[in-house]
Amino acid sequence: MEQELQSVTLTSQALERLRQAILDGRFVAGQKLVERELCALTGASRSILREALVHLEAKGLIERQSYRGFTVALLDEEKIKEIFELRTILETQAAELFTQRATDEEITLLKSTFRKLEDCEQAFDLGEARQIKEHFYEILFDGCRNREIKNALSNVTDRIYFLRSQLMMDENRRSASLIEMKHLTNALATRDRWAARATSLEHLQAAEATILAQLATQRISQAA
Amino acid sequence: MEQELQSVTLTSQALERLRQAILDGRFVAGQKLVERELCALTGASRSILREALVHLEAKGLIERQSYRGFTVALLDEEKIKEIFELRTILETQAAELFTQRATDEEITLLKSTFRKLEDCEQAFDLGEARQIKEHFYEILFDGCRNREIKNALSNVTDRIYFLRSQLMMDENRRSASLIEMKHLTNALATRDRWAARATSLEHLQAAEATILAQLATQRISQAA
DNA sequence: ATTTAGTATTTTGTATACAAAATACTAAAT
DNA sequence: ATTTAGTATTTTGTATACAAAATACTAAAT
Repeated sequence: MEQELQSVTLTSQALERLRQAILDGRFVAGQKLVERELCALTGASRSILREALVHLEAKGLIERQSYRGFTVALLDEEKIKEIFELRTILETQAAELFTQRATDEEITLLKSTFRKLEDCEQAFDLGEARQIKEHFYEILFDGCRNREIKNALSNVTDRIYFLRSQLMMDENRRSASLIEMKHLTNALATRDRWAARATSLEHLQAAEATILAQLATQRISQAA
Repeated sequence: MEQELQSVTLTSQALERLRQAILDGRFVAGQKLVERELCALTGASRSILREALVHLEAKGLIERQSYRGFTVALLDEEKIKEIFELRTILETQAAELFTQRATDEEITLLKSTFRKLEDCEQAFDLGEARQIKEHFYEILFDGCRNREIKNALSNVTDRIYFLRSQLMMDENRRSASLIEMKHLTNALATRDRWAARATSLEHLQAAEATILAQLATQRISQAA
């Protein structure tokens, strides 16, 4: 009677793999996604692949032009500012909600996850650090007790996430980022509503400034 | 050389029609969407239809279970509260941004659109009133100068929009709603940042309360 | 050498066929 | 009469074939 194991379809697998490939920065921003090539790459048929492409288009991760196919979304300075404005609205609010709604267990978990992040950064284990950072934010967003906010935030972070792999953070920015997150963690752990908003905002503004600076540098080197 | 007229594909047409059908409340919440039936209804082939379905699923308007197809998303009280919490965050912010960024032309347009809305309400032209209300909000969201916020708001309003057609607003609520919007319009037109937030919040909370009350009534009548 | 017009190839859009799972149906067993 | 097991039908998942548009290529004209 029951069918607990929801059979994983090829479509859902292809979708997740394609999404991950884009987030990992395996395509250059603006790059054309040729269906035949993706089929060869993934072994999936066109119908499977197209469902994945249409899904990612609806989420805004890729773009589509009729009879010209899909391309990885290209972000200019204006778009990045818009995305960050939206992200800031949501993420500062998420931080505030966390202080009001997270369980004590979640706070403990958040603190221990941040300590792990510190260890990884000290050991220069950057790949691992990235994963832990994602986990940190997952705990934070779950603590809001609002899946809609979490989902909206995921959409918006996905769309700028792949920039990470294309522009490298330097040592200064990495240590500054860690300090900002330490302040955020403290504010969240003590359930300090306004400090949570403030530290979250600080971190977001610094991240945005870094990305915009990197983008300007890239543009100059491309023009040369 | 140029191909300005972007040829409208059958897929994009089917997507828009299906989306509109859902927003118009032509399917009951929770209803199964059988592909064959939709094909017969729209005259589209399955491949066309499926692209539209996958797109709408990615946007959260419909849901999917493997080998069991698509259903119109079913909203319980908790989900509605979550959606409204997100919408409130975005829409109050949008109102504030409008006061800072809208052009004088947009303010003039907003005011005249609100006057049209008043006329329709007085004439009991409800269908027309609904369209004008949508236009009012489009002007408001455009005035934010942030397409990301506008898009996120569209997604979130789409998901609760079809409730409108299933639960009828009574006369009291309609006139109260109009007064709230009058206050909002005044705040926006005078570029009063905090009043815009406050009146927007007031309107949203009243709308949420109405929907939740209606939902409770429906549940009782269904149980009987 | 560069442009241009025409043709060939590739790519996307669309329809359909087949496979696998879910559901509806039937008849036997209690 | 109700449950249960087995079978038929429907529905979704997946692969592929054909059509239409875009792109790449070729050769003629200036």
